[in-house]
Amino acid sequence: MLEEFKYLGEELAYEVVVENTNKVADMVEDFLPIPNETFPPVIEGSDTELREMCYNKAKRIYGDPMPEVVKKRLDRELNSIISNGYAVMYIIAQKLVTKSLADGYLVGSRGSVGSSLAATMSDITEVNPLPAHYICENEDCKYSYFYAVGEWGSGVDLPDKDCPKCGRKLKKDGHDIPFEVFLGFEGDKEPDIDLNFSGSYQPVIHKYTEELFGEGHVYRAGTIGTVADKTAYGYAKKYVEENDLDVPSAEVLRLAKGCTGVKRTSGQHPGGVMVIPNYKEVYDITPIQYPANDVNCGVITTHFDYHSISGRILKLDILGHDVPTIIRMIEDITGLDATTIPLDDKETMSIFTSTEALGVTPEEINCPIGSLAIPEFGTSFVRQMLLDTKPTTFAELVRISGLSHGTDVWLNNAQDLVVDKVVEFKDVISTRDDIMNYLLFKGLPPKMAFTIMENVRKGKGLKPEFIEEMNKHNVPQWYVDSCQKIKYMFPKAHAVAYVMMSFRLAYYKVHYPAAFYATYFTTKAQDFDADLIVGGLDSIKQKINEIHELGNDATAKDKTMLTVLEVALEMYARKIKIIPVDIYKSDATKFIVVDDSTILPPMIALQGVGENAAINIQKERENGEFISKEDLRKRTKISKTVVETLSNHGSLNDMSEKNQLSLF
DNA sequence: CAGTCGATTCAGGTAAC
DNA sequence: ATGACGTTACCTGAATCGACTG
Ligand SMILES: Nc1nc2c(ncn2[C@H]2C[C@H](O)[C@@H](COP(=O)(O)OP(=O)(O)OP(=O)(O)O)O2)c(=O)[nH]1
Ligand SMILES: [Mg+2]
Ligand SMILES: [Zn+2]
Repeated sequence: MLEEFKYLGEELAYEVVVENTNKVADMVEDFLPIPNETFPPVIEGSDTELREMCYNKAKRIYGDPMPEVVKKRLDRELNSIISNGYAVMYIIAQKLVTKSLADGYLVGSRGSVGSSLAATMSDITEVNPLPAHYICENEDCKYSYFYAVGEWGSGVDLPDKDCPKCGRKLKKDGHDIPFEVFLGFEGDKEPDIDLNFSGSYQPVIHKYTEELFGEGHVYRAGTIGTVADKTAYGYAKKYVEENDLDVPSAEVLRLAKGCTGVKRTSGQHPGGVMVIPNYKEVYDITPIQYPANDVNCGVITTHFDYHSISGRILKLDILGHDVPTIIRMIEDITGLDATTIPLDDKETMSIFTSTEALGVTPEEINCPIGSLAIPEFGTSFVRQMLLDTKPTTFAELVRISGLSHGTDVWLNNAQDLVVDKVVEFKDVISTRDDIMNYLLFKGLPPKMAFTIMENVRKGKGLKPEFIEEMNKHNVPQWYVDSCQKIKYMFPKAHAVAYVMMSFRLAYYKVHYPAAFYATYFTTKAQDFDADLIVGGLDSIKQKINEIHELGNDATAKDKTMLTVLEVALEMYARKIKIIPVDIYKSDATKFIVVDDSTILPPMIALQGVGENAAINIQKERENGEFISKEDLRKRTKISKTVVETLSNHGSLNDMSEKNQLSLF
């Protein structure tokens, strides 16, 4: 630049180019685009409201006065929660859950909040983190017995017992989870509350959050989509092809590498809702925007992504999940309230190690155990783990849940330790909580134990000072190595919540098979090929083999199709069949249980029939029979491809092409 | 009636919990 | 057969269909 300004003369050029620019730079004051403080929402009286709500429920369950363990735990938690300003978060979450339940949609527990008894006592989670215990539900008795921390992995595994005071059968609960996993030792962790809502209900509850805090104070967190490896490679390859360049493949890779990481689009966070307190404006924190491809969907997102504004304002994670949808539907069909299902049912437990309870042989379903279609337990990886570990208790399922999520947790890590007999299955690291508990047991300072746990669960490995401290306290080498390998790890609370739900679904699978498959396929209707599956065992088996033969060439679509087919195979082996789609009787999107051995698929289950088409048919058939294919197409506005699909499947019987009347 | 344009659907890719 | 974290939802671009236009 000095060169450019040479015409001013050396001295003046230096002043203009170097000195003055610096002066201008110095005049600009430093300021942060996003302030570095926290702005929690304030709701008058939420501290006392939370305290009272928790005490009330605790007393209702455990009696008044509360047992010492309960009171101590609750007080310790509430003091930490309230002094760190998180009471509002609990109160809001509680309101959301209440609203959803009132509207008939069960809420699934999720995340680290299950580590908080206050959360259990304010209905935010159904996970009870107290140590294993018995409690008598008799109002006039309320006998309770608590085991020590560490004695039982889960209270539901306790042997059945009658109340020594009144004789009533005791309830068993308590999953033995430390509170600090959620909030840390000094409240310095930024926790969020995660909740699983039914996918179809998620928009409603997002709107409700806005009602609670007022318009202009609630926004969906935005995300930033970038050009990642595959897209970058696609760009580079297309560029080379379109320009007829003859370059080595290394050059294509080099070009691709240059494109990766470039911001491409904005997106919506799966469930993150950011709350702006009433004494602030959004613009104090972040610009806002519509989603990239739709200004009319009613959603406004933050322009900055969650990560860059986290820690400053409150975030609720209101996620959509299929399990609440499934439970809702299966309760409607069977009339059985899922929360009443015993979590120690022997038959249900047995499907995690055998097919017997399903009434089929391993050969028939091509799988030695019965966990297909059970969320997070049905993939071939987890099935193999179940075969290797043969769980018989709830607590073991929880450990398996922990071990089966995250890279280098089981394979290349815990599994080797068990196989090489370095440690037993019960001693390997299966959840975050294991790490903190063990390090505390070994005598590490609490803060350090917590920090190590947080680093390991995020896959950050161990810093030298951590290893030094661990060595000082005689933490064995295998433990240090194991921590170093872990890339991600569940909190126990999350594993417990998910196992509870999976176990309930397993119960339905054993005892209400038709309802189970109907609900399962309803959530997978998009990947369900009714035309193929009505063909029965033979056509299912054939397609499964075809996909297997594809090997590594199988696309993502083939893989999802395979999962559905495996379940369909099992369903047929259990003597339940699918009948053809019926344009008058089939629902648009739901599978209908006709009787114990027959399921009627929805119209959407035909490949090529979209949701709109299916809904239109369902609506229009109320206005009378379709007299011809032409009539069907005109009245429902479906395309001729859809009509053909229906016709080929046999859903239109002998319906004529044109209206008969038009012939005259 | 060919060509254009908007709407709709689907698969692949990405982000996030 | 292998090796394998599982699940959900959004965004883009290509493919397809059907309506409109000149
Ligand atoms: N399988 C799997 N589940 C995940 C993953 N990330 C998050 N989850 C599930 C388990 C978490 O407990 C739950 C909520 O995620 P969060 O990001 O809120 O983390 P979590 O609640 O565990 O900890 P937190 O106290 O919020 O920092 O979602 C993942 O990479 N794989
Ligand atoms: Mg969380
Ligand atoms: Zn009693």
